[in-house]
Amino acid sequence: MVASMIEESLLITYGAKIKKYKKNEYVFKEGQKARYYYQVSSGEVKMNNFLENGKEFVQSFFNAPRSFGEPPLFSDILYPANAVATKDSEILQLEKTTFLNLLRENPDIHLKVTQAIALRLYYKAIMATEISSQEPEHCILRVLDYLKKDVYGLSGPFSFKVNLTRQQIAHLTGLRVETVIRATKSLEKKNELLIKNRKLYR
Amino acid sequence: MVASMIEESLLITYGAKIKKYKKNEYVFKEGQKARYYYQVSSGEVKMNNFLENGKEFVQSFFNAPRSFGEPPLFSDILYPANAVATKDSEILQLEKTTFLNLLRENPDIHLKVTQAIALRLYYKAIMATEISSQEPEHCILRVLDYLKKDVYGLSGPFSFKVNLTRQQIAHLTGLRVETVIRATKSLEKKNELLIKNRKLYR
DNA sequence: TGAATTTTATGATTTGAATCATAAGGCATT
DNA sequence: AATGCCTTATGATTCAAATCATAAAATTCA
Repeated sequence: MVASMIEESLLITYGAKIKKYKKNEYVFKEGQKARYYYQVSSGEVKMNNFLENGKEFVQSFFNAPRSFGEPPLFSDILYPANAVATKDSEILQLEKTTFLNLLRENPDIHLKVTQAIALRLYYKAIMATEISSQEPEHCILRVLDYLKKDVYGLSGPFSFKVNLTRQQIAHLTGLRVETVIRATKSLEKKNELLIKNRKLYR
Repeated sequence: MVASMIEESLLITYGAKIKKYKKNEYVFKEGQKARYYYQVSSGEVKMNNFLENGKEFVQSFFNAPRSFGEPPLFSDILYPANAVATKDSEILQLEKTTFLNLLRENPDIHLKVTQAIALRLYYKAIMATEISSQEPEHCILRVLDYLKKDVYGLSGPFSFKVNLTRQQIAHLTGLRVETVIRATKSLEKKNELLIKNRKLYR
């Protein structure tokens, strides 16, 4: 179910370079022009925004072998968010024009890229609905279910060990930590979540 | 700036049919499997969800010549929202497999489709941030600016006559009508909006 | 190992959008 | 022209999440 992205060897063939990023280092920033196609080789990247009030909103996390930041490569738009390494990471980067050539010359890969973007749009559509719904518990379950099913391909009850802190869930949902803590407890009571020494299972 | 979609003549060549929908008629419903590629020929379609409490959330409006509902054609996912004609409309529909063939045989068009999806993802990312921000005024301005710039390609101040009711804006932002009414008035005072006999200009 | 930071936790208070109530102005339909 | 529906409008009230405060547990890291 994880949209497997472009083979690293193929990217290298086309001249992609592996860049190393330290934890908390920026890959790109909101408002910049897109110059490269990025694909996580190791580590983890998050895309985020900082709101007026200084609060962080996390669009999504990206692990190997997922790509990120493609949309502005296709349209004449600027990055709508920052990309930051959340761990020491290695990221493949390929020049925009070379990337577009790669797609032109490899229709199957183009289709995979489209698939990956389509899946992210699907996720965003769901999250927009949930965030607008003003129902914290439901909203949290949706993020977790999305990760469980669409990202990690799991299905059994409580088979998904959530590797996110309450704070990270808060950033993904636009809620506050305290609200997430209280909501997850309430969800445990309702048997929607399992909490085993502080870790969430869904 | 409006991503021009696939030429109608080409779609017809590939066997697309024009279907007529009455106002308020459903094109597809949440949870269904995707069977067709859809492109508005005339009229207007909206995609929406109904929340637990019966409230409507509108993902987006689609006018000619925009396509909608593609993401589930690429992945093994179900429609995350309903598609409803908001006016009497004519909509081109093309079988999923034929559509995918069309893309394979026409790389330039595949690229255009990818562009259109990428642009929608960009919009969703921005809206998710805004909706999460809990700042109604800012959120409203963002929807309007998106429509003004990215959909209609306008740029002068107050050059965009907003053809949405306060209620429609509410549905797009997840706010309540009363909040939108109060927020737009406040925005007029701050010179961010113009209100000329009840119509909004941005 | 110990210090510093982050995470989880919980209670009290505030706040602002939702909700409720009501009404007038527009618009479409007959 | 009359009817009814939708939109805009505004004030009063409610309510739930944000905020504030505080602290213990866990993790990171020097």
